[in-house]
Amino acid sequence: MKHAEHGKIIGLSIAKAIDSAEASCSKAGIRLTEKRKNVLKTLLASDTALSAYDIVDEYRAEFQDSIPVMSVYRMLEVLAHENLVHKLASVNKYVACAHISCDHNHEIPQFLICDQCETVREIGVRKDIIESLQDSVSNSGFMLTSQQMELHGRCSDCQQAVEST
Amino acid sequence: MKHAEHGKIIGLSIAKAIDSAEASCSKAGIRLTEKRKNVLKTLLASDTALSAYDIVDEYRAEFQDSIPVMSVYRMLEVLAHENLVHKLASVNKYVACAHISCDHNHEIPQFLICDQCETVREIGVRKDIIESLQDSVSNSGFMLTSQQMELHGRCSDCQQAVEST
DNA sequence: ACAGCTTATGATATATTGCAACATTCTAGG
DNA sequence: CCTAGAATGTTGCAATATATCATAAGCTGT
Repeated sequence: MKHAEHGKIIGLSIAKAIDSAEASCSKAGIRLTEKRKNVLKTLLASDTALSAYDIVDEYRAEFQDSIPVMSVYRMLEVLAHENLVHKLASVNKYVACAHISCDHNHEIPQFLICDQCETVREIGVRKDIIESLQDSVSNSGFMLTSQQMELHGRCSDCQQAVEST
Repeated sequence: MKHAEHGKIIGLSIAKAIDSAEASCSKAGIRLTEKRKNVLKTLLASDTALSAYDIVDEYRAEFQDSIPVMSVYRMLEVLAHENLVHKLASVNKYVACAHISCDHNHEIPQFLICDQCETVREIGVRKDIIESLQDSVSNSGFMLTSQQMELHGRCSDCQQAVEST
C-alpha cells in the first residue's frame, strides 16, 4: 500500500497544497495543467518517493488514465524547476516538496531516506551545520551547486521493528 | 584519457593499496581473486568514477581480457561490501575507496562529484560536524546507518575553466 | 590424488531506467 | 478562425541492472 487515501482527511492538505501550487505557478507564468496537477497529487498522496515509472502506475490507478513515462519525466522536470517536487538523486526518485503550502522561503532541502521502508522525510538542518559543511567542502577547492543532502538510515518505525525481533 | 598511467609513479600507491586490500580481505575471509584484484586496480587507476560497463572496457584495455558485466557487478558487490570500493548511487558509478591503505578507521565517506568533468573526490568531514548533523537527524527520530553523502558541484579546475570564458 | 562440496566466474537473456527525436494535440492571442 | 508556441503522445534506443543456468576453480577430508 503505497498510497495514503485520497479525498479523506489527508485530502484537505493535498487540496491546500494544490492551491498553493497553482498560485506559485501562475505567478511564475507556468501552466499547471491537469496532468501536471495530477502528477503532483500523486506525489503528494504517496508516503514514499516514487520513480517516474511508479508514477505512471499510481497515476493509472488513481485517475484511470494511462500516461507515457516520457511525459512524466517532462512534467517532473517542470515541477522540480518550480520547487514543487524534489528529485532524490541517490535513489532516482521524486517526492513532493514538504513546504508547498508554507509561505516561508525555501531552504536548502535535506532528506532523510529510510532504506528499509523507503519513507522520505524532508527536514530542516541548522544553518551553521550546513555552513561548516560547506566550509569543509570549499577547503577542498570545491564549489557546491545543488547542496541538497540525502541521508540514508532507518526511520523510527523501522528501528523499533528491528529491536522487537 | 580516463586512465592515469599504470606501473609508473602512481603504480606504487596502487600496489600499496592492493597490498592493504589483500590484507583486509584475508582477515575477513574473503578471497581477493585475480579478477577482483584487477577490477580494483582498474578503479584505483582511474581518476573518475566508472560504471560497471566502463570497467569492462577499461579492463579489456588494461589486461587484454574480456570480462562479462555480470561478473563485474558481482565483484563490485564483494569489493563494496569490504569497503574497498564505494558505489555512487547518484550517478550509478563506482570508485575505489580513497583510504584503502590508511589504517585509521573508516569515517562516513563524503564524495564531491564534479558535474562537469566527473572527477570524484573523497573527503573527510570533521567529526563534530558529522555529529551535530547526526544530532539534528536523530531529533527527527531517524538513525543514520550507511551514511554516505554525495555532494555535487564544480571542482577547482572546472571553476577556473568557467571563469576564463 | 580424488571425490564431493562450495565458491567464483561465464554465458545468455531480459528487465529497468532514462532520454532523444519527431508527431500530434492543445491553447492563447491576433 | 488561424496560427505560433507550449504541452503531450509515440516510437525507439542506449545504458544500467539482474535473473538464471552452466562451467570452472578452490578447498576439504579421506
